[in-house]
Amino acid sequence: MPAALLPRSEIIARLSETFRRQGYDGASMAEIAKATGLGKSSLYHYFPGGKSEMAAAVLADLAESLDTAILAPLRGPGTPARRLGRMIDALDAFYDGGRKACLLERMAASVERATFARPLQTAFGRWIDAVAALLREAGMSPAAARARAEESVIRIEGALVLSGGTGSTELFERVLASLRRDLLPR
Amino acid sequence: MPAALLPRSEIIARLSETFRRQGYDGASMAEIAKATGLGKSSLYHYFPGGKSEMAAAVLADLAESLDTAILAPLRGPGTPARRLGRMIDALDAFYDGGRKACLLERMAASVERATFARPLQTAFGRWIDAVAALLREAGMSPAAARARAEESVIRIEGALVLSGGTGSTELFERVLASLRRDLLPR
DNA sequence: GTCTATAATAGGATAGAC
DNA sequence: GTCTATCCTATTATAGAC
Repeated sequence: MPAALLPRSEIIARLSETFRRQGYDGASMAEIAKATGLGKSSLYHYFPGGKSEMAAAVLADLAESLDTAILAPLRGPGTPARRLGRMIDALDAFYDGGRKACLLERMAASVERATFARPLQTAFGRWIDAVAALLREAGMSPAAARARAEESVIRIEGALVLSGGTGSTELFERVLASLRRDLLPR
Repeated sequence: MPAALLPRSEIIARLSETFRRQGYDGASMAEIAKATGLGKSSLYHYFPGGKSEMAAAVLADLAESLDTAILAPLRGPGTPARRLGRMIDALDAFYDGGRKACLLERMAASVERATFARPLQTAFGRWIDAVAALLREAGMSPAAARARAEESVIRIEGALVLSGGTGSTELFERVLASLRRDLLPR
């Protein structure tokens, strides 16, 4: 029995990256095999259900990845302003200054989007919840905090769409700068 | 020589609708044939380059469609506030209250996005320009008008992503309401 | 768990009649 | 301009050896 080439977590990470770049519909098994360094048979060993099971696994992991890569700083030490600053830094790095697309958006755009509805809702929900918690801690009412948190995620996603569509990272960077400055209540 | 089943403009409209729903990668020739009511051979008669030429035709038409469907009210009669209101109404109808995705976003997400870069840039640019012109007319400086116009398009696109991803139209409607209220300078 | 080989199908695209 | 029939490739998925 040959040893596993990659731990499952690394396979998931590479699948995520592939779906993010190519979209679900645009990612072929051949590209997935190349991206993971695994043969098709190995992929079907891990994911008997094929591509759609890979997507499910990626999405099951997504809320957690988002948490680790972006939202963790919000719960760290420091004032709300400093924690917000670290989340913005993390966003800038995660989306490579607006050059990388959002996996959530790509999956929501796929033809199998109905299948992905639940995990997508969860992921967006956790993101919004984490920001709203910070805003409440900074003194906002629950309702106002939630609305402003939703608005911040909307602006990030919209900026990623426009940055991707126009080929310019300027709009994404401007939105991040604006959030850094004005997201917290004064 | 059989008569054309549909005028070219109607074919383009149905192609647009298909790409908007399925995305470029997710739209198969079989689905396109069904959606247009044309056989494959007829489609290749109109678009010898196949699917990618169909997409090019859709995108060439896109800036104009956007203009007709959404931006026309901005140049109509009335005060800036009334014209803005009519554009918001048009947006609400065009995106069916947030239930319909944005074709620009879908095309920007396709694997052939590099091919579509130019027309996408043009379409986003015209949209932003039209809103910026209204804001200048309402008294804003060119730079401030442009920045605020970009922000408005970002918020609409972001709201469409989240409405699609969460299955709720609430966020889209809230963004439209906010724009209706606060887009113009006071 | 991974491999090579291959099945089975769906994909985009074309031929030629009308 | 449209049709039916077909081609060819790429696709998803499986079989079976190691």
